[in-house]
Amino acid sequence: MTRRELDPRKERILRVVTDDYIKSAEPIGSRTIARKHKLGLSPATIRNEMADLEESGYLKQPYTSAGRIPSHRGYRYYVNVLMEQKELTEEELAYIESEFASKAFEHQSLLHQTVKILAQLTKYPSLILTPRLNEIKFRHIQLIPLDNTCILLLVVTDTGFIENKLVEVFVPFTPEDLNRVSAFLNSKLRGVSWSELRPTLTQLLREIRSSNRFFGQALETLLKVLPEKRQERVFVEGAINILEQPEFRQVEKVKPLMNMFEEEEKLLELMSRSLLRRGLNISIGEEIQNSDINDCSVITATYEVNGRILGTVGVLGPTRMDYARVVTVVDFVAKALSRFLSKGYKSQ
Amino acid sequence: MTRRELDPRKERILRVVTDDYIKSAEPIGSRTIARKHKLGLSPATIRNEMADLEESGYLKQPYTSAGRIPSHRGYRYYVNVLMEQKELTEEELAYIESEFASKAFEHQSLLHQTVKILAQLTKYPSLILTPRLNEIKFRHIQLIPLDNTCILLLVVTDTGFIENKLVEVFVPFTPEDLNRVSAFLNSKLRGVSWSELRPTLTQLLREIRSSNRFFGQALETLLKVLPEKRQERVFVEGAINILEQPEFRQVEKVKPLMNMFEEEEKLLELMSRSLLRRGLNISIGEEIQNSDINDCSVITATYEVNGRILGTVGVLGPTRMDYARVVTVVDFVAKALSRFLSKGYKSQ
DNA sequence: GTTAGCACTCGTTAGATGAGAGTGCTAACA
DNA sequence: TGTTAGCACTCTCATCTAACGAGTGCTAAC
Repeated sequence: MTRRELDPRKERILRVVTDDYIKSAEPIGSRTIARKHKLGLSPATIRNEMADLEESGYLKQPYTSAGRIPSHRGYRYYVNVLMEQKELTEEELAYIESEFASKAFEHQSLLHQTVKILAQLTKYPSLILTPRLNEIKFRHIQLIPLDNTCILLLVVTDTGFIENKLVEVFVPFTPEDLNRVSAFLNSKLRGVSWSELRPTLTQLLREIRSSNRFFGQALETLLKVLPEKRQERVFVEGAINILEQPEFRQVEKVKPLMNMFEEEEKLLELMSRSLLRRGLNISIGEEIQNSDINDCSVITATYEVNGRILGTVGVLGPTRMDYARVVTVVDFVAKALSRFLSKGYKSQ
Repeated sequence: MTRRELDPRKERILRVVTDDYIKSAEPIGSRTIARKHKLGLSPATIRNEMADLEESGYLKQPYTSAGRIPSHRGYRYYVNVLMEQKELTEEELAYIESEFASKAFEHQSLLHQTVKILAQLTKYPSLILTPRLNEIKFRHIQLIPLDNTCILLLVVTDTGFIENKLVEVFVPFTPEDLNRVSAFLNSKLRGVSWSELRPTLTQLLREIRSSNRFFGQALETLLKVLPEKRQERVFVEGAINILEQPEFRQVEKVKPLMNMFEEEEKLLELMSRSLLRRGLNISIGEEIQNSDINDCSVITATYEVNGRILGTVGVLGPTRMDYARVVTVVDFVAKALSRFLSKGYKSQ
């Protein structure tokens, strides 16, 4: 959308209507505007301007002779042009920092912590898409003996995520065997991405099977044990926050959202879309392109490690969302997450 | 409560009222009972019996001249004496099995999966208390070098849980150093419980500091890095399911619950109480002893590994809960969780 | 271009009303 | 003595109506 396509007075009125509606969830009329905001205009004048704004699609009326509320187009203009950033308070900054710090030792918990923080600060349902795979590479792999038949398979990715898995084997082995296998796997797999993994392993297996029976068996077990396809996930936190919003007072209105939160497939689709562009992403109303949810907006931001986009995190709320605040929060939290994920991980 | 303190006809009526009310959420009157259930009694007789049941506290009326609903005492009698177990269907059994199996490689995910399954099957909010510490012992500890300054600290507990933590160190080390430290720690810490950990480490440090500077440094780092107190947690899933219940139609009624779900402290208290007794635990209404939630019941069951109670898992719903079904589900799921947690773990 | 005035619209609220479900009580019945 | 029919009474809920008021568009005056 081009910037500044409205004259200053119309902009002022659109801003006032939007700001007020975001606060009160009530349609707002010309009289109220004239009274509350000293624009130096009479209700009648404001009425004329509002009629214009409605005609050009920035405002709408819930019904004849009610006040005006912003249309999706109005919100879009507000977000692109009119909105003023709201700074976070010292306390909020400190809160974010300390909440992150308390989980900083484990990347998976950081992701959970992120949505918790977002839900807490915004009071909207918050979502995070876990790191996608296409780019994730092996950095370290290790087999650790737990007892005679049980081995812990540990994988560290180059983005610092740690995965572990228990493996039961029925071939006798010594710790030294495992170390040799670990070393072997490390030498062969480091830098290989998740999607190349299975092909690489089968290839290796073919080369080696005859020459080294033990390694061959290890590879076979590995192939059996590794999931066909490691799936991205979406974590949701604070879904019930949506009940705080007046537009979801009737339980009926909440159902479609509830259903969506139950279906991870849909959440994946929703969140994946905003992976394409680095940084903030705001989808208003039908821009979400999801027929399940109406009159909602999604604000997300990508998070990254060493400049590589891993996933995306954000909140979902009614179109009458406090954009100014949420944009600030989501942006900051996503950056904080990126920072904590990168911690201790020099570019390799 | 003593068993069978009501005569059979009163029992029959109490059962009918409770069963019907659990299904319909509507107070049920004498005429309806006479019509729907062929007890061979006229409405007037039933009316008399119901008046008796009300007087002795098993039934109550929402208001004069409405039908009757069970009181907490009535529910208690129903649960203790009248209720008939409902078996799970083949599909449900298969569903539980496959959902567990898909996460069986990682204990932490098993816990998450458990609440998901419960929420799915019962349509009530589901909670799980993560394993408590007093009994958890170290089984294996290992330091793994990731790069020059970054070490992965891996801890396996004797109950099969795996914890990992990234540690940054500024003292140069070789992989062999780490192996020696690992071996040393293993020899000293195996079998030590979490609560004895810090004392043990400080003791070791005192003994060793002068004789072996390198181990001393390692111990110091470890002490710095280990959390003061590893906290039990409560995971919640399907909180929004509560909206399906008619008694939570008005959003106002949901608020107290919502607030409770936000405060992990309270959930911990709620869930910890049922750790005391092995197996199923049913708390009805004020038996929950929590002023934040009214007219709710909690059904939990403990889960264990090798006969040791680790935590507890269950659901929270309105007192008008489908006890028969939920009891069966919670019981089965808790046992399934125990089974999967124990898998691959021979008694050591 | 702005403003005051006015008739009109439409959702919300407060009573009023009637139907319906259910009760307790009394008296008759087996 | 336990059971049942009858009946007056109670209380909720859904429906309807009327008054209200916030807000509008339009017209005419400033």
